Amino acid sequence: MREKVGTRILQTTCGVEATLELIGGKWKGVILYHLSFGTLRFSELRRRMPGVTQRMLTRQLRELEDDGIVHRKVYPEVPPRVEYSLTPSGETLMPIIMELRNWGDRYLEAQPPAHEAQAGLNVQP
Amino acid sequence: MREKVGTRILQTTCGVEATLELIGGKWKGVILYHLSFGTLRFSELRRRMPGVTQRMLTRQLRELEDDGIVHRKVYPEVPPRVEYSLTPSGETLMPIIMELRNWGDRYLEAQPPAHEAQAGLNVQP
DNA sequence: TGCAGTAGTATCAGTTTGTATACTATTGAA
DNA sequence: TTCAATAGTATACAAACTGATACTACTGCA
Repeated sequence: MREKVGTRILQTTCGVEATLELIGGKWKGVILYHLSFGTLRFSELRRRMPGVTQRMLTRQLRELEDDGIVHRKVYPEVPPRVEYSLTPSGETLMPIIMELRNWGDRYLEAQPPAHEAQAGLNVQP
Repeated sequence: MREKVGTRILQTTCGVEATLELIGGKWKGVILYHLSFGTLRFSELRRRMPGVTQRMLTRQLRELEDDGIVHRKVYPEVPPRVEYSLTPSGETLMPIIMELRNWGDRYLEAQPPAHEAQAGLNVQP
């Protein structure tokens, strides 16, 4: 049975807050970044994000779908195939995602890389 | 005594993730938005954000300070006076904040305002 | 004398977010 | 026959985030 997530109703009238509620959190921005290059299957997305668990990825995708940012297409095959892509509304977020990425990359460059000891844990890029 | 927050070390090499870790969460984006118009005292900031508790505002400001995004200036007076402003690094975030706001405003406009019954709870803008 | 104002901190409770692990169905291939 | 592959769900738990409330120090003012 499908886990209940439910369409969210934003309880704010502040644009900054609203957008951050939609794309904030640990994974959503990264999901959108990967989808910006095109449609991806669930397993491909998962491979690109080594840190995320299956459950979290499912949940975050479901919320993005409920918010009209991501489109989910199920193929009735075995083994199952589900493809994720950006909706037109999701496409309009891309300038923001790319700016987040540019700013973050510059910020990380400026930081002394004192924490590269435990590599392999992280997503690249 | 000052609550320990500690300078964070980002555990990611992904720019999108890094930026969202710095400005994500329920309040930071809104704080930065208000500071974009200029220096504010703690109490002024609080008045502009009716939903936030004193404790949350303090904590979020402390994290922004630790991350080098916000500057905190204490005047040794009684009653105490503390002014918050953007650092140069924080200034470079402004294009992102404004885009978050524009996108969110458009998104909220497109949503049917079915939840305006409990007004007064929310921040404006 | 007692109260208001500022910028917090302390404590406790509740909610959300995130993790680990095990489990499902179905088909094709070894 | 047994295994791999896909896209999940179920359950239990830990950690992080957020909130309410009460408390502090110090001064000026009524």
